[in-house]
Amino acid sequence: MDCVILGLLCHESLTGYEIKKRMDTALRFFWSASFGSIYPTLNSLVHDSLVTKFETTDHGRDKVIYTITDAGREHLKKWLALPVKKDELRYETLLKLFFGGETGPDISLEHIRNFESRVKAELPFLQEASRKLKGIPDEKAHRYYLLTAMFGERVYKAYLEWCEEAKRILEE
Amino acid sequence: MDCVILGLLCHESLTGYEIKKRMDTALRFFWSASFGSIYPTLNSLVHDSLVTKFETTDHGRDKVIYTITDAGREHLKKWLALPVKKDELRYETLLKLFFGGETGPDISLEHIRNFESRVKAELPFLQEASRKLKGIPDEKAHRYYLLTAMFGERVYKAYLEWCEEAKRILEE
DNA sequence: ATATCATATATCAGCCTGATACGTATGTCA
DNA sequence: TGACATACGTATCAGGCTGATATATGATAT
Repeated sequence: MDCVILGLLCHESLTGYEIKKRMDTALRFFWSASFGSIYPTLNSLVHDSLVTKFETTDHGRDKVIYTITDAGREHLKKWLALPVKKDELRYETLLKLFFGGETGPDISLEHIRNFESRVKAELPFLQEASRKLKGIPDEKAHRYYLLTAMFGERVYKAYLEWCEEAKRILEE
Repeated sequence: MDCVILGLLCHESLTGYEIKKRMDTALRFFWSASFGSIYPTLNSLVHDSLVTKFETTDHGRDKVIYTITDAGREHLKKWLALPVKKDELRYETLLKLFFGGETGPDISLEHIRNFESRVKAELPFLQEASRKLKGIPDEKAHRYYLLTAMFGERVYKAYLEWCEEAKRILEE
């Protein structure tokens, strides 16, 4: 989605590769995108004059740095003010659990334990992000980053509580 | 995804339209699919002999009823035992919030309030589902339905708690 | 009568994912 | 020094899915 890219470029000029990295770190909890959509989107953003490209060489490595334009900032702000179209949770774990009656509790318990492990592995990163952001209370943007980190923290904790309850139920 | 359809057909024979309805009710919290994927998937499942089709007329209306085969049940069971590939949360609300520094707190607060409304509207359905499923404790499959409903309940409650905290932070 | 809604199937442009390909720089182990 | 792995960086593409749209009938309400 082009507005995610504009959002990231609003703060700093980036290469396509760096945009992907931001998504895989700061946004990974609630958004993702592949190179197969990032590069073509960047081209179309350049075509629409919402970003400009600057080809350069850094330590012998060719790269393209993208910078947002005023029109791009305008476009982003309009989109930000628009109501949200879709919030989607798509959990294969829950899908397999829903059909758990076709297998037995053992397989379902294994899915729950795997889910629990993944959540437990992620949670410290969210807590660390919250902790850091609470330390710098004044930079305007940080407050918004904090909100999303707090969301992740709360939700992941709820996941873990559910895991305990679900395991208890399946173990009789 | 073909295994969702097999899972639904495992319990009862259905038309494509009814499959869609199940997804929009029982599964809507954690899974969704469009007609544009359901009908072609059903065709390919028939081609692979995982389901059979039966064309009929009901009250003068033509319809096609799909029934799972033994091979289909086998296929489903294998898939259910496989580890989960992807659990994905994709919340536009969090994305817009993350970039909230570009607008102002008013727009972000509006997104939070809208999110809160949607969650509050959904929660009663999950609670009602939990309540019903807890009442019939013996039918094997219900225990698994209950797990997913409980997940939704817990998560939605965590969402609402976060909404309160987020609003407090943005209102200073 | 007629409008609206639910049932029912189907197609399709356009977008996105996951995989793959290609190439450079840096760090590391032997 | 050479060999290998990892990070950086760009790019393409088959295949799958969404959201929109089209078509048609039965049921219900006004």
